[in-house]
Amino acid sequence: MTVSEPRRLRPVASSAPTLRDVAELAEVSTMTASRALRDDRGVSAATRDRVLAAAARLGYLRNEAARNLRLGRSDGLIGLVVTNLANPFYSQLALGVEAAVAERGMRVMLGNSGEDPARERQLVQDFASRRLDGLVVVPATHDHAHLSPTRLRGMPVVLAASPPVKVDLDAVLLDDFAGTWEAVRNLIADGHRRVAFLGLPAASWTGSERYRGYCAALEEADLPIDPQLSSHRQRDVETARHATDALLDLDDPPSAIFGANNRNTLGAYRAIRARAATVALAGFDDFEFADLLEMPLTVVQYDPGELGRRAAQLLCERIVDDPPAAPRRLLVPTRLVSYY
Amino acid sequence: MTVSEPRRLRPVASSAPTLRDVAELAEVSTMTASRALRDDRGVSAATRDRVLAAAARLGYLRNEAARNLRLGRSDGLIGLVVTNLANPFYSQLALGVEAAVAERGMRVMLGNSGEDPARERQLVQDFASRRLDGLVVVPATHDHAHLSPTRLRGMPVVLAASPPVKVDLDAVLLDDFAGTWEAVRNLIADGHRRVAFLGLPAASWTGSERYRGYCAALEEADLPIDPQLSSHRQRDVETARHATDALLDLDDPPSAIFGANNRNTLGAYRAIRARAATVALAGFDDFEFADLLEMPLTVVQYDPGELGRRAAQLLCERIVDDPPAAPRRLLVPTRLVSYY
DNA sequence: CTGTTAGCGCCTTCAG
DNA sequence: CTGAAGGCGCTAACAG
Repeated sequence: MTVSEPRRLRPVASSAPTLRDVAELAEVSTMTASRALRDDRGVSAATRDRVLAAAARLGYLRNEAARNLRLGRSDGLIGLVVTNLANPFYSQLALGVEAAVAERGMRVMLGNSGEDPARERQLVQDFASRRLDGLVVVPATHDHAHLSPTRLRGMPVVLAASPPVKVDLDAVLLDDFAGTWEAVRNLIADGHRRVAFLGLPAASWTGSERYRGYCAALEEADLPIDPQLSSHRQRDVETARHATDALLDLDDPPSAIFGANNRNTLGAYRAIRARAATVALAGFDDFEFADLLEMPLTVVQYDPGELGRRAAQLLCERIVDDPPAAPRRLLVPTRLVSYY
Repeated sequence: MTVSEPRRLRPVASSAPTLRDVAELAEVSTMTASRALRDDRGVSAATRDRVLAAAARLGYLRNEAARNLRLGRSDGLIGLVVTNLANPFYSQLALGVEAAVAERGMRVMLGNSGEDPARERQLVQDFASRRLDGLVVVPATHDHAHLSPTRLRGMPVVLAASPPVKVDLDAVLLDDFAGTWEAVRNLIADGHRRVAFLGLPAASWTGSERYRGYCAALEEADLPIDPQLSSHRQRDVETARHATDALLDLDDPPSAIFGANNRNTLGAYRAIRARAATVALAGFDDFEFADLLEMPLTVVQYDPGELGRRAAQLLCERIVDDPPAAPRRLLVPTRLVSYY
């Protein structure tokens, strides 16, 4: 036997198979292979099947970097920047975004700013560098200059959970005002004349809107807004508890308390339980196991995922409908739920 | 005045400025501009400053697609596939991954499989197409064939919260066995002779490991494993409550109950509270406001973020140290915490 | 229905 | 220290 003549072969593909490898195996041009793999029209069924079979045999995976470079865009990838993924509010929001864009065959790249403005800018810039199709951002601060479309090669941006400041952007917000208004109104309807408010820092949109809702409900009922009954400095459950103790120690204590978020509500609950006071309690934010508390509680409930879905929806409209209308603002509704 | 001769200009850059625009403005070659922007050595300080200034003035953003195509990799982007981001366990895990890779200047692309195997495969393939540097996957099923490195052009994969099946992959797992063992042992040390177990489907790794821990603790104390005291069919709080009722209705009821997850523990809590039974309660999974319950509770606590951080760490080692050692398996420890 | 040509923007290689 | 060529893998635009 003679040694068989070693045929001339391209060096063993040490790296991934390319479109060209697929085309060679299917005995067509790269163009035809490309069309077949994209399911573009104008390829005969027989040819297409040959290409698909070749691709499958080689385990071909399209190189998205090359594709994106050629197309000049990322083709279906959007970015999401949240402040704190460990907070269920934001993780559910993220899931809402994910679900909404997945329905359209798109994907999400996630960034967590940790409420650090510098990190947020870095993430946004990175996303812009990657030529993503758009961004949903939960901003960490009131400074939104870096989110202006002009700074981002026209990449559309939608804000979530916070309204735009000095820049024209779509935004999806929770209806903090109406939710609080409704809940406080409800307490007043139950006969309460002195309703206390455990609030959030007024500098935050959420904080000021919820306080505004509280004030509106009081004004509507011609009740005075007693500064002694509002407190805005609580940072956690424990400080909220202390604030509640102070309220209950007043000469003319409140007969009802509204907590502007679940930390405040829970702090109030503990103070009330500890002294077995008879005070009605309501608050913004539902929480798991709220029905386990040993006293009636009314909460302002909402779906954080809805914020994400709506934001994604607005963004997708901007991405396809070009050029789009003026900045829009969507309010996600809340509803009152009572646990006994 | 004569009409000034229109100089020949490149058409107005309707799209984003490129490296070439920066180079022209800085009056250097694209190569020098590239080096300066990458902070590569071999560029004089003066030249570099000129390039940086030009880039800043143009609002230049590097095109990562072009860069990635040239480099043949994504340069610092990893993928994360989780089953359900709405579950705090996975969102905290995701945050751990994010934090760990962010420390190394890397980024995460997130996918949510919704426990759908088809969607998981799709996500993994998409990530492979994008030439990500690696993947952390929380698998939705026991079928891990599509995660094999050979299927993924050698892209490294690390599993989280579930061990690999028929494929060699690194994995980071919670120490379900030891956590349960310790907790049940603790109940036995308190004098309990009949300890019930509200379990999970035995087909899941977590379910079987926790049950194994329960059995080990009983065996160690020479206590019999009474099948009447184990139940594995609870799907939610309500069914766990029914299962507990059944346990408490036995002729020889348990004096202590261990819930294999917080749904089971909570269902048991409700049943016990409802009939004011005197039964000790312990369970796997901490939960927020666990201290609000009106009876003593001991929980097996752990940090889901640690799973993510460790997984990211293993992955990063695989990405840089090439070729790496054999598959590794890491156990994340748990600790016992009592609430009174 | 299929193929050829050209180039997206960047960086590696090799010369000055 | 700086620059000139060339090509990564893909697809739009134009033939045939």
